[in-house]
Amino acid sequence: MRVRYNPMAVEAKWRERWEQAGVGEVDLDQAPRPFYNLVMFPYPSAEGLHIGNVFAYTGGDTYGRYMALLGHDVFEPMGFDAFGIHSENFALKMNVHPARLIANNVSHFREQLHRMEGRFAWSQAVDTTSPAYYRWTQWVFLQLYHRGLAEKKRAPVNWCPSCLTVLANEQVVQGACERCGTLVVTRHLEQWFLKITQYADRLLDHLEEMDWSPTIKTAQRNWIGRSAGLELSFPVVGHPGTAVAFFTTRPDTVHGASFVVLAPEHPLVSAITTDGARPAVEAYVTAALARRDQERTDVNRAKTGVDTGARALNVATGREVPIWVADYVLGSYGTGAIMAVPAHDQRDFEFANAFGLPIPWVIEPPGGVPATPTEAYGGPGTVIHSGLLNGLSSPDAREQVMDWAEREGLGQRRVTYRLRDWLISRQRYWGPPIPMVLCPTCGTVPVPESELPVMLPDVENFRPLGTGESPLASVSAFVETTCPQCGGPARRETDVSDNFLDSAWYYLRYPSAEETERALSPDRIAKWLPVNMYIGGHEHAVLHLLYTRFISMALHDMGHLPFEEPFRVFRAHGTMIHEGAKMSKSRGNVINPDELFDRYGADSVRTYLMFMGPYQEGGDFSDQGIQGVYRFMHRVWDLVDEVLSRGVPDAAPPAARERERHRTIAKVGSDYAALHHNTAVSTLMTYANALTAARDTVTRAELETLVILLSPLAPAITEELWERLGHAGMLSQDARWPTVDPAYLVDAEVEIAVQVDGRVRDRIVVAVGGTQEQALAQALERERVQSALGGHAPARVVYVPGRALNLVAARTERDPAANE
RNA sequence: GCCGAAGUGGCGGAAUUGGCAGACGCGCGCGACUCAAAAUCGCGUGUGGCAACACCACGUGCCGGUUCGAGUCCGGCCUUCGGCACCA
Repeated sequence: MRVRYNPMAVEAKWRERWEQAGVGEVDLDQAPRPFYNLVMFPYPSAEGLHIGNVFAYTGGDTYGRYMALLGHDVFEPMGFDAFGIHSENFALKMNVHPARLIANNVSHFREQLHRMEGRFAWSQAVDTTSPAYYRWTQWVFLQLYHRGLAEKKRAPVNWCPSCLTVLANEQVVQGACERCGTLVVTRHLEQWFLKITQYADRLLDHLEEMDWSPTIKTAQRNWIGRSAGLELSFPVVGHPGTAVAFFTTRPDTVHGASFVVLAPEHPLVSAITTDGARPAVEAYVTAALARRDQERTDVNRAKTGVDTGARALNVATGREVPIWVADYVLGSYGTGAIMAVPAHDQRDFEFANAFGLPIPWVIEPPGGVPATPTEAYGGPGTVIHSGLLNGLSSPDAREQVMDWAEREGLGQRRVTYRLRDWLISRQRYWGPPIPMVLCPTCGTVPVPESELPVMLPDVENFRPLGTGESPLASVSAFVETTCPQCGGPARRETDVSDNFLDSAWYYLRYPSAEETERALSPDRIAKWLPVNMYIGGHEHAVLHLLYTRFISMALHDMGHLPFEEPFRVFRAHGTMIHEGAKMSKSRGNVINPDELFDRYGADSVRTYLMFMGPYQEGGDFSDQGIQGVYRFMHRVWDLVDEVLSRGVPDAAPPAARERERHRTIAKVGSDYAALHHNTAVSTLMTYANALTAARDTVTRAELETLVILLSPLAPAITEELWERLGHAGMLSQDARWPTVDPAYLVDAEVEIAVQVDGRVRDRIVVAVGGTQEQALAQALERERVQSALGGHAPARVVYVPGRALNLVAARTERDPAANE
């Protein structure tokens, strides 16, 4: 009796069975072969699971299911990153309390994540907004505080006028708020920072050895922006004891420093400005500080600046040089001052040209100093006009100047970074309150761990105030407290923490999710971490992925973790596009996964998403393309169904087919392991086509191989076919990846190309392991080869076993035969 | 401007260490089934020289090079995407 493939019925049946059997759950304490397979958890939006989420999770899940078939105890947890500005902004827009909104979203997400057949360990799910979770987020903050890695300090910070809160540097993209696109402004506020800069070197150095997608490593290197050089001071003339310190990566050009530039916010500006210059300088500084960062740091803007009238002594040349104020020098980098070397720095060159300042050349480029320079020369060369340094190469001079400066006590070698400390205060409602108390007598006092969590109060008005304070500041029941140290009246910190802090440690919590008395179980940590495979999007290259590494290192240094780097392997998945463009509501090309599940079933959706293109590059979703995969599922079903209807032979397959079976197992396995899911699908299609062509003699071993190999992509249909093939246990629990017999991977004979002068002229079948002579003799018997040779004997023969035989007829200059 | 990734049929994309370019799928064409259509199945499908076969030439962004042989390696460009950017 034939049965038709009904994806809805099959998938509904197995979803239920899997849930009952707890497929996906592992014994976290006993599992003999632990494998932690992690995919970045979602932010549960109101729109529901995005097709991009389905794409990302299917890739990770396919990998996890493959690992499980290999016999690993795969732990694949899932959770919800539900705190943060994004959720809160949406709640404000809908005018619904975020707590209620999020609860709905989370339950919708859970449903969809079940629908997509993820093999998740739901018992360990986390929700960052639950007090049972954020209690420990606060605990993490306190650990950092006790370690001296959390500090409240006054600093110029990025303020988003639309989100009404400060942001971390990482959350400002080209001068605009990452969330809403509004241009940020600089405010001077007292805020909580986490000292990630203390880990800059380690964060950078470890990258070398890490097995991560190269794009992510590069992005992190760029972001950390390490540069090594010299910090040097020039004394200010007429101000004994005062010197301008600056950082330079080109100490070899110090003789060419013909002026000094201070940033407008530099503290020395007003102290050294001469009376005559003061009005102009003050006007300039005021105007510069009022300018938006976005505008001020625009590369294309013409250089502006004012002479302070003061002079500095170039300690290398002994000459006095003018000190200018200009806004192309940033107050936030290095010391906020530079020595300007206009001949060898394009920015200084432009500035010197604009204001008629001298441009002395001290490095001679390989082609000589140009007669009329139109731009600065920043490359290496020979040092000139620099006294004792003359004639040295610029790298040698660089070292000598640094040695000299250190010896003379004029400066020291220094390393600077682009990376800034991580600002985690948010003047918002929807996050974990920062667990600190401000006491008039004791100052800033941490909340004792025993009093955690500091509960986020349920308030009606969660709207941000815009005063620089969180909405919590107006909740007196929350604010008013007693000092944990002296017992006197005190106020709570009212800012909440950045939601990237929530996600900076969630992967540590999963294995210990049920722990109520501590954040982490050391045994579980030791057993499951670091994560074996982590998959996520490129967009988190310098946010989540950098913060996470920092938190992990810090917790390691405090003795909470036995490792520094949390993710052994990280792979970034690509981005899905549709109709040639990124999906967006305004474009109207958004794909709704629920509709696809309803029309084709999750098995086909999963398999198509993986077939669409290379997982790590993404792909273009085609409405027609998915039909092809849907047809493929039907073909697989019909093949098994047809053979079942007349009885499945247990005989061994013929040798040629057995060879193909083993090759398919090997190829699909290596593809899954490398996340090359697209080629795994095409190999499976080829195999299914071959079995269909041989349907009359197809055997049990072949059908079961096809079913198991396909199961990581299409779990339900394969589970059903497995059952129909007579197995009592579930494929996803009991089945094992079939073993490959390497003997089958080599043929006795192989067809190779016969080339004449590099052009394929014929093909011959030769014995594997045969000699060049044998192959040549065979090839020369062929008419086509003879005619291509044009009657000549080959002048040279190149034989690549198993690949090609190339006969060189043409006499080339290098060919000794040509010299006859 | 600097750094990184990538350019292959009408389309998505395959192709160990340099060794038969275009697997697999979509689309398209022809055929079978059908009163007809849809669905399904079979065959064909890089371009040109022919309407077709045989055969030949050309063909992996562009120019040049190395090699018996280059999608793959080297040099110089062009384009697209991503990261960084008055960071001294």
